[in-house]
Amino acid sequence: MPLKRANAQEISLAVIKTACSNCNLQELCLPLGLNENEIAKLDEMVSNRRKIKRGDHLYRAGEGFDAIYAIRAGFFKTDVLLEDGRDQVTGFQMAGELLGLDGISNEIHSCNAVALEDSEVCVIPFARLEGLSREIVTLQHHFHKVMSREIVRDHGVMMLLGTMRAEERLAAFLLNLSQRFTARGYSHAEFYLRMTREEIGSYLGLKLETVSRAFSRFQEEGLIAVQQKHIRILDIPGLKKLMTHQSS
Amino acid sequence: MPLKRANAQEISLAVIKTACSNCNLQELCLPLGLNENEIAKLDEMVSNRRKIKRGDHLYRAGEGFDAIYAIRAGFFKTDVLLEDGRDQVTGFQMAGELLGLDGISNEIHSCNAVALEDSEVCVIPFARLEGLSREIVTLQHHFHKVMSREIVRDHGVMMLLGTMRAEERLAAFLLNLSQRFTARGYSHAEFYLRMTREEIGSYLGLKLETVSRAFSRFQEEGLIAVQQKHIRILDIPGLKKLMTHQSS
DNA sequence: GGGGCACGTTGACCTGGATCAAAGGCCCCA
DNA sequence: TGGGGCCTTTGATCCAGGTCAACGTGCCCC
Repeated sequence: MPLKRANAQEISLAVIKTACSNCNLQELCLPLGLNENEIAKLDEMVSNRRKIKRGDHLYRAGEGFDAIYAIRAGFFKTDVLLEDGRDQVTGFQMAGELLGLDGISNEIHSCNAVALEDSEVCVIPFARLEGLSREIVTLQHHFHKVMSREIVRDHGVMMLLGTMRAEERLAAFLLNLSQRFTARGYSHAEFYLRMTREEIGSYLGLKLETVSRAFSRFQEEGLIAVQQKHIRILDIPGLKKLMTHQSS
Repeated sequence: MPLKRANAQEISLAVIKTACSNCNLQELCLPLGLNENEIAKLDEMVSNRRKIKRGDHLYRAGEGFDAIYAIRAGFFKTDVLLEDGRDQVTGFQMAGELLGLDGISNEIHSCNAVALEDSEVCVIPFARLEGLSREIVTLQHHFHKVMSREIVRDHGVMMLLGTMRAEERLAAFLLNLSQRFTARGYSHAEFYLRMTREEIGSYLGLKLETVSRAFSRFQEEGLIAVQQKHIRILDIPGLKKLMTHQSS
């Protein structure tokens, strides 16, 4: 039965490819700090993957929650919708980051997660993650750190929205992206934005025109080079200065 | 040794008073959903209390983290400081709520927690909480829910800061306070603000003058009665309508 | 019980970013 | 290869909330 064998082989190849033990995001993702033995247990739990096409939802606000997701490849945004139609992007997530933590509180997702490019996630059934983190102390602790880090990140965004002016917000945004790309081994100075000006604006509490103008101003001042979604950061210290020093 | 006996008795009384098993905040706090046996284990862990005077810090940004705190009585604010001196209130916390979750991520507190009135907290050594939540599934799950709820709350604040106008923000703030007081058995319509206009403004991303003007407007419109820190809410539906309907 | 000080209110004016409008540029698909 | 739709840029104008200033008010401490 050559057909059957071929199938079996394909599947096992897929599983190997998915395994945390083989994943180059280990250091950014859940397995951080685990030993081989422990990662093997994770592998079992995370055997399931999902591909999400650009523009598609990974989950929607209101849907039942039973798993969190680790981004294996791609780029997402999360957003919250108010009854009156207003919405706000609450974050942009890239490879190695977790999605869905908002759903734990009520067993219902409280925001939408949308792929901004063709993406792939590892499905982590939450009940099994809790089970495993009762066994593996390191995993438990690391998971708590990840949740806490999300809280700290949110405080940073609140700071940004509450106290910074438009150009400071955009500078903070660019520096944050740059730093996260660096951590993933990409250039810290040159990247493609996966999101529109409007989505950036929504995240930063600004209108798209304001975002566009700020990009232009940064370009005039030699801080960055922009061409549509392609960004080259020319003067990181300059952006940092603008971000902090511009206070009254 | 009558003196010694008296002391011993005082201490044991204090311990009994502190115990989760005797605390009327059970339903709001960590013990939620635990059985008697499990709560007894919590009691052991939470044996330590701290009193914080109005104006004093429970912890400061930069300090080492090794415990979270459950508010037993009183009222707190948390705030984040930027290098350039700007700061932002990230939340107001009342009885039954947890403080310090931000410290888990780096084992360092990332914000300040300040008592806005004389307060008392239960000290929950974090390592022991992790230990106990490996034993008690319900506790583990509930703790995860609490962290997740904090993330969802933060998204709500981001929404508020990113998309709402001044009066909408203040209405949302008042309704939120009212709802939390209600959950604690207090009047949902009448309460004392523990924070200044400036602190409210900082939390809502507004200047204190704007907060003051919004209060005055609400009063003119018959939505609330304000006298300094004493607030009486007269028209909850009116506030809700203002909050959602005022969109463009 | 009175003086000082922090907090709160209100008014007048200013400005950063929103809004409205119009005109490219890019990409996808036929 | 051309057309249509979406994204982006840029300009002109407007306004919510910031800023500056002055005056009230209540409370705490001496």
